[in-house]
Amino acid sequence: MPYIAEVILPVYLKNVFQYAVNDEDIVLLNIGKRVVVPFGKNNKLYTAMVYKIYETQENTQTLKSIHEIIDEIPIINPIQLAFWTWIADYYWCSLGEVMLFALPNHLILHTHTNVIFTEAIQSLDITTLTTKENEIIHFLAKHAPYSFKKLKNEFSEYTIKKLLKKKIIQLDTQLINPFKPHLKTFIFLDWQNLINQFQNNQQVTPSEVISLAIQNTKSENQQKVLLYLLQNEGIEKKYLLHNLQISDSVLKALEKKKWIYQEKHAVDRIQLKKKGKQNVELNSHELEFCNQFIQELLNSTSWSPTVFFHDLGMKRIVFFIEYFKKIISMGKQILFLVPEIAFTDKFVEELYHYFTEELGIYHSRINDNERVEIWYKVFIKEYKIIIGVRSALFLPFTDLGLILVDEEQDANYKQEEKNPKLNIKDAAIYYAKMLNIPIILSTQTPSIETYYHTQQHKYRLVNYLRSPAPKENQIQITDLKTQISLRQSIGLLTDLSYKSIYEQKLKNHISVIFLNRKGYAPRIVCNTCGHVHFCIHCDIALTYYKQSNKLKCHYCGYQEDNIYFCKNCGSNDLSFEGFGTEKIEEQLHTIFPNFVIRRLDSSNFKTKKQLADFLNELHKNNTDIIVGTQLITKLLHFDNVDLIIVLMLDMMLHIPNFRAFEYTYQFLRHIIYELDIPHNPSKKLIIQTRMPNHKIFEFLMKDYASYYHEQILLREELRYPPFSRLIELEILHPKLDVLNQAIHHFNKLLRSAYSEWILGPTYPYVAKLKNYYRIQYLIKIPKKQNSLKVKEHIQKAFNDFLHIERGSHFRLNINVDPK
DNA sequence: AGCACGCCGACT
DNA sequence: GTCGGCGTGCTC
Repeated sequence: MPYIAEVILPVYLKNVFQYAVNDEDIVLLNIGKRVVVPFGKNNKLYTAMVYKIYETQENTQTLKSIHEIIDEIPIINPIQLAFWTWIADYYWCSLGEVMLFALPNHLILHTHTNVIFTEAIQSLDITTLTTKENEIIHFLAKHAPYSFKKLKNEFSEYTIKKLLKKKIIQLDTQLINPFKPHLKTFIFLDWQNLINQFQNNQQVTPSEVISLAIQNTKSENQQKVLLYLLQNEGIEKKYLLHNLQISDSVLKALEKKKWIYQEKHAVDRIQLKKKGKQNVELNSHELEFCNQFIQELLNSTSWSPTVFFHDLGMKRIVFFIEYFKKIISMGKQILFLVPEIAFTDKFVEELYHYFTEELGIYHSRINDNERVEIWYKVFIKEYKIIIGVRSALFLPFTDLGLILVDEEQDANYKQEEKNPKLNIKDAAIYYAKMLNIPIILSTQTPSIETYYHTQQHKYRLVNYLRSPAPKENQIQITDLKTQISLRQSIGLLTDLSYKSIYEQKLKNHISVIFLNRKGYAPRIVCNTCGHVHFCIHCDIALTYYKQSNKLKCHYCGYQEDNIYFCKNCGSNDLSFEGFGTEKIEEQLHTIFPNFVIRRLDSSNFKTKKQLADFLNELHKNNTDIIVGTQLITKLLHFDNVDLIIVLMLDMMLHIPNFRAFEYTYQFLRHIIYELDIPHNPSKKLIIQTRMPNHKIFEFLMKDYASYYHEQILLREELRYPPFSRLIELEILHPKLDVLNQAIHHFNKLLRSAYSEWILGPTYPYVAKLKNYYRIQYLIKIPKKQNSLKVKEHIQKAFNDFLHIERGSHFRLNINVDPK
């Protein structure tokens, strides 16, 4: 009986696709192997993942068949595939999208299509062709084989199609494996030939052979190389040339004589540098707790996530390392998830100190080739520990023994910018449960939901809170409102901030100023007609960046050159309204003319090296003030940073999100603990606000529990998570009026059931995004209800809606458990 | 989502 | 004969 393989294709489509399996392939085919399949009208070749294989009684002749099997052994195991399936179901996306996210780019082979002549070209009578057709033929005569894509750009597609139909030209599709091993050249002595040449009858030692060879050449450089190679055979060419200060031609000459040979080897691209000694150590009390903690975790029998709620700051890494050592000694692998690798240099240093070759790093700045190398090393268990961001969860661990999620409260774990819109923390918990392995959520400020689960005994809670409360004068709230009305404030800064910066200057310390907004100004307003300059794709003002003199959209990435005249009325009287870090930096220069002021945000630090250089320079040139965005948390461990000033906190508190309070509280607590304010009476945090009586400031001085108890009551009252599950739903259309008209139909269909849980329709703050207008719904599914049925209902409502609005460009976006 | 296909109008 | 635009329908 024939066999059918169901495969996952890297496309948006929800279903899996069936292909016929040839008799000779069936023995080689397994679930979890990559295959190449033809797909679509053109039979374009795609890399697909084998999902299921089964026998069938039906005729498979109507099916296309598998073109090629890529892998000799499966690169994904059945548990991982089951995990992919769960993600696709729960987060409402296609398996293909999960696959694209889970696999490194370079494991998905690409195709390249060239245009070539057919044999018909031999007997072609060019007079039968039109002038346009002849142009292409002449062009191809010179350039064939030529990229199909490029040809379509340079000539009309219509004419190319005609030539294809006449079978004068044809398409030639080739698979390209984008992975390129990193090759380096190494130099070896060619003993075989050397001995043949210089061994006269009696036995000679290697050094005698070389000295004979040296006598046989007049070139000093060649002699140097031979001597050097005797000691350092197999050295990398680059170093040989550098160390001996010679050129490539010397080696070429030696190679010609067959005294040496060169060989290319694939080498690791990833080379961590061994840094100095680690500087974090535990005291005896901490160590004792650590051992007890580990023992408890190892002894526990029933599976449940462990929440590690602590105030250890950077010291936590030593805790982790102790635990990791135990797990590794048991022969298992470890996944250490962090929200953002930029903030974890210290972790990597410490981990590398203990685990060196067993440690792998996986984050957004690792390039595609390196990803494949890491993938492979995890697979063969050469890497025992991976420290990485979101996508590291999909690495092919063969023997995972622990997942540790650091900073579990961090919202970065939820991905919303592309599918799958998953929360890696929640997915990691699910995955750990599937594998029945321990998972630890580490945090200095648990998220409300996580802490709730510990209170419900769904998660195990381990406390380690030893820090004293911060002193009253260490966290100072300064009222912008009264300061401004009394005209005491100096530009942006209140008196208190201003004086404090001077105090730091006298101590030769750096003041750090935080503002959560990049660029110079968030909008350009015309003073003549009031026109605000908007993004062409989104319904939002463009942000002005002074350094690059560009206008950028923070939502879609669109950018254009700065404008000097209003696009509406032509006036040149434009003002840059609002504040970004660039503008603050400029104003600080006026307020503190003799200070050294620097700016730190992601727009001026694209690479890791730039950031490292910046940090190194800080020590050298006596910086007085640094203004920056989130990146400033990098600076909090510095000895000469005692003061942080937070500007415009109110902005953060007022973002339209039910978690705004939680995020702001987390952020401030993060600063307090990273700066280690409780243990350092000289350190302080100043917060500028117009709402000095806001309850968030009270909570900062008290313990976590008081904050939690108030927040959880609010959540319950408003039926927000953890008392409900949220689904955010968006209907999109490129035309606003079409959307507005159609939404009534959709609304009726959607509200035909579960109406009391549905909020909306509402217009979001940014009405148009990436050329699509949006209307949103928020669905609050009560905790105990089955969300699957609600999802089915939504899908049905949308399908019925599409049927009514047949053929129009409506899109549905679903975001499960939004940020 | 892509993308090909087909129909149409416009231009030469 | 050539070319681009846009609506429609399909992908094993």
